[in-house]
Amino acid sequence: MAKELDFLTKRSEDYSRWYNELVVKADLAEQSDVRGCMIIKPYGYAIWEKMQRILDDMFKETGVQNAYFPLLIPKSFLSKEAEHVEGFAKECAVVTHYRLKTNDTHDGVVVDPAARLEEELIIRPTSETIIWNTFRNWIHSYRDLPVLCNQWCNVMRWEMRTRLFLRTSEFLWQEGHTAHATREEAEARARQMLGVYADFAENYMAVPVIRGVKSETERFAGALDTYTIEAMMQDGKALQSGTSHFLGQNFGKAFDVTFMDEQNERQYAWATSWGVSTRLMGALIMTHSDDNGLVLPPALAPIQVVIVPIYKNQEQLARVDAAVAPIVEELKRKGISVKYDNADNKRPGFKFADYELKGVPVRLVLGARDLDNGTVEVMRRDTLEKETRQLEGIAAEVETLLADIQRNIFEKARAYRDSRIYECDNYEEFKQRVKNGGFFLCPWDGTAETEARIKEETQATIRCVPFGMKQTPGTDMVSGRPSVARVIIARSY
RNA sequence: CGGGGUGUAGCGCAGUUGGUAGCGCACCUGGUUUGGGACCAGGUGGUCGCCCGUUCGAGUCGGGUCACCCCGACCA
Repeated sequence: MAKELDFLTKRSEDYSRWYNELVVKADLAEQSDVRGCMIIKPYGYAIWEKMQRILDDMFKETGVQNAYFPLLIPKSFLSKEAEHVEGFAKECAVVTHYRLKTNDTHDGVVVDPAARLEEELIIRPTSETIIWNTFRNWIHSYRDLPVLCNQWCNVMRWEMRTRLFLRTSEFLWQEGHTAHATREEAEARARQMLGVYADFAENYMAVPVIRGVKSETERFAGALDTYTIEAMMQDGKALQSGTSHFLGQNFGKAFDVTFMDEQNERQYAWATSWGVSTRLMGALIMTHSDDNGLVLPPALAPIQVVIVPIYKNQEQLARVDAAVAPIVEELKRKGISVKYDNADNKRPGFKFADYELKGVPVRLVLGARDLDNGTVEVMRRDTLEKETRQLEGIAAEVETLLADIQRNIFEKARAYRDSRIYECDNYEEFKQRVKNGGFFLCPWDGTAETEARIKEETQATIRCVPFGMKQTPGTDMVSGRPSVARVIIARSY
C-alpha cells in the first residue's frame, strides 16, 4: 500500500510551485540548459499541435494563408518604426559573426573576429518589420489588397525572468499580418481575429476570456489599438492569452508600402497583426488543473479515453483484451482517440494516478469481475467520479460524456471567474483586496498618471477596457476625476 | 541590475569537532504480485559546480569565480 508518495505540491500551498511541478511531472515540458529556453516534450507538443491545427483551420476560414519569413532580420529594419524599436530593442538577441574557428590550444572553438558581419542581424522578436519590407514589393494596386498572411514560427525575446510556457526566451507562436486598402477594413480585421481567438479559447480550450482593448501604456509597440483576450487563472491573476493589433499606417509609412487606389491616388497601406503563442498552454494548464494534475478539455486532449485492464494472469488478460478490442474499434470509428494500456510493467494503481496527472478526460477500467457482469467502470477526470456502467453501448455513452466534460469544465471555469470579478469604486478597498487576486471593474479617468500610480502602489495593471460589460458611471477612484470607462484591473502574469 | 537562497548519483536530499561519501526515488537482474502510485533479494551508478589557498589530509575551513532558483524592474 501507499507509503510516502511523491505528489504534487497543493495549489493552495504554493501556486507557482504547483504549476512548475505540474508542467514537468505531466510530461509537458522542461527547462533547457539554454538560458530561459524550454524543451517541449512529446506529450506537451501533441497538445500544441492540436491547437495549431484547429487555429489554422479557423484562420483559413477567414481567408488567411500561411507563409514563412526569415528568422534573421537586418538591424536597420528595426530602426524604421520608432515606437516599435523602443518596445523591442532591449530584448533582442543579435547575430554579429558568421564563423567560428578552433582556438589556439585546439580544444575548443572561438568566434572568428575576421568574420564580423557588416550589418548585424537580429533574431526576430516579431516579424512586422521583415514582413512589411516584403509587402512593399507585393503591393502596388488596390487590387493586390488585402494581403492576409500568417506564419507559424519561433521568436526570441531576451526576457529577464522566464517561466515554462508563460514566458520563455524563445517561444512558438503564429503571427498574422495583414495589409488593407482602408482604415475600416483593417480595424474590422483586427477585431475579427480577436473574435477568432476568443472563440478558440472558449470553445476548444474551455477557457473563458474577456475581450477588450488595451490602454495606451499597455499597447503593442507601434500599434494604434491593441485588442486582447484576458483569462483568469485559479490564483485570480490575469493572463493575456491573445492579442490583435490595429497598426494604422505606421508600418506602411515606415516601409513605404503604397498602392494606387480606385481614384488613381497613391495611398499608404493599413496594417494589422495578431498572435497567440505557446503561452496558451499555460492558460490551459492553470485554468482547469487540480491537485491530482492536469485536466484537459476533450477537444484538445491527445488521449481522450484510456482503458486499463485488471487481471491476475495471462489468461485473464487475454479475456480482457478480447472484450476491449471491439470497444476500441468503435471509439475510433467515432473519431475518439483512445489508448488501451495493457502494459505489464505498471500496476493499475500507478496507471490510474498517471493518466489523471496527464489529464486524460475519461478512463475505462475492465477486469474479470466486469467480464462476468457485462460491466465497465467509467471515471471522468473533471469530477473524478466513478460509475459502473453496462458494457453494451459504452462507446456512445463515452461520446456523450466527453461533450459533457468539455461543457462542464468551461462552465466551472466561468463560474469561478465570474465569482471573482468585483465592481470597486474605492481605492483603499481596492488596495486591500487586489492582493488576493481577482478582476476589479473600476472607473478610470483615462490618464496614464492614474494607471502608473495604481501599478506602482499595487503591482496591478489595467488589463483592458472590456467589451460588452456594463459601464455604470463613476468617478476615478484614484484621482477623483470623472471616469471615461470602467476597466479591468488585476495582477497579471 | 537590486534583495534573498541553493550547488553532493538521472531526480530529491543527508553528511556531526576536517580523516577519503551515504539515504530515498529511478534504473538493471531474479522472484512473488496486479480493482488506487507493489514487495522481497541482489546489483549498476559520484573529479562533492569550478579555481586558488590553509592542512599530513578538504564535501566540510578561507578567498575568488561560475551556474541555477525565488522575490522586484521588463514582457505574449
